[in-house]
Amino acid sequence: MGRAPCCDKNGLKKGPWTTEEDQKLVDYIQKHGYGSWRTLPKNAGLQRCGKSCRLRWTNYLRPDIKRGRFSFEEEETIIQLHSVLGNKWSAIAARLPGRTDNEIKNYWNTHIRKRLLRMGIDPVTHSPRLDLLDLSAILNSSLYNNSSQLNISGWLGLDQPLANYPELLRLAASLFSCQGDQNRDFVLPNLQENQNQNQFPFQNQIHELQNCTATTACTTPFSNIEAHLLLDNVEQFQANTANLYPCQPDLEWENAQTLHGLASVPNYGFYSGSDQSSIIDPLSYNSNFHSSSSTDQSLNFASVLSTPSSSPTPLNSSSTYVTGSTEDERESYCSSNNVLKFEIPDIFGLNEFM
DNA sequence: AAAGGTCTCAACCGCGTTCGT
DNA sequence: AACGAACGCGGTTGAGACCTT
Repeated sequence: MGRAPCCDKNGLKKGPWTTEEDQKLVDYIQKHGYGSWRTLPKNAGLQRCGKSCRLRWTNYLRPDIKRGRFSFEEEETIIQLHSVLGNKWSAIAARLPGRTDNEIKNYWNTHIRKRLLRMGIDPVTHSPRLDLLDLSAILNSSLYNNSSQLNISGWLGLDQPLANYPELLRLAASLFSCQGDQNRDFVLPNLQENQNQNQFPFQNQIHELQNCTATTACTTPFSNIEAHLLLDNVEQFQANTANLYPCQPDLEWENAQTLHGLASVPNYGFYSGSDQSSIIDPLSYNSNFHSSSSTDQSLNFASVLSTPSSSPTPLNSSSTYVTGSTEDERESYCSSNNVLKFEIPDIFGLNEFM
């Protein structure tokens, strides 16, 4: 026997709610409370399915709903929680007061996921994308062994110095962070090479970063953040000078960073606060999450694990995002596949990657 | 100005889980 | 224990807003 429909759909209205319907629902719930959604529409005088009423109430009409753009902290929280919980939107929403699972899900799919993809981070696993790591292997085995001062720009078929391609620099940072000193030695000389050609104002930082390799106090996470700092500055430089970067900077994102004393450091989910001692290695921040959030009781690991939802989906279990449903993602992964096919100059034709 | 493309997000759908009898 | 109803969740859709050419 088939499952009975949640309600009799005959004569029931679907689609966007009118203000009159909203008012009826709110009035009824204020008087009688919510629950018993099956009978609520009839009692409230609504030609709607109970399920539709519940959704309208929980996602839109509830008085404690916070509307408007997500704050910097909220975005960070979502990324961190998603790295632990996966697509458990209701569990994530439970830790973001005033936000609904639907809202968070939408925001993830339309903003955060794209941002992570652009950064070369797999939004499913929260790790640097494996396809990009393969490029790292190619670079190391095919090129690095021959020279430490390669002209990457020429090799990639670019008509401008590498520094004119911020996303390539991000890729470099990703590689750099993945394989530690090997890539640091590889990337830095080339950053410096391009810096000289372009009179970049970041020479000091590059030197500092380079010197870091000789100090025992320099850990990989530190280097990683430094690399991101440097690359973000390069990006800012590009945006402010030549307008070569085709994407509009996310002003709210930038403002939020300023507000939080992060200067222009792109916070890729690797900070949990303004204290740099809590920097999380992006390559291991899943496992470090509990310790990184010690100052925020609402985000401690125990609370995350005590989610009321059912057993968490394995973080890499979903193929939804890997196969990609949006143009943006398809492009991104398509580019990655091309990388593996050694068609690098074509993909850097370059709009797909930027 | 307008046509086409892209993005956003409210709402829907189907399924698994929980609850009540 | 078994069954059906209700609930809650995650994935998907589509209308309208916005952007680009």
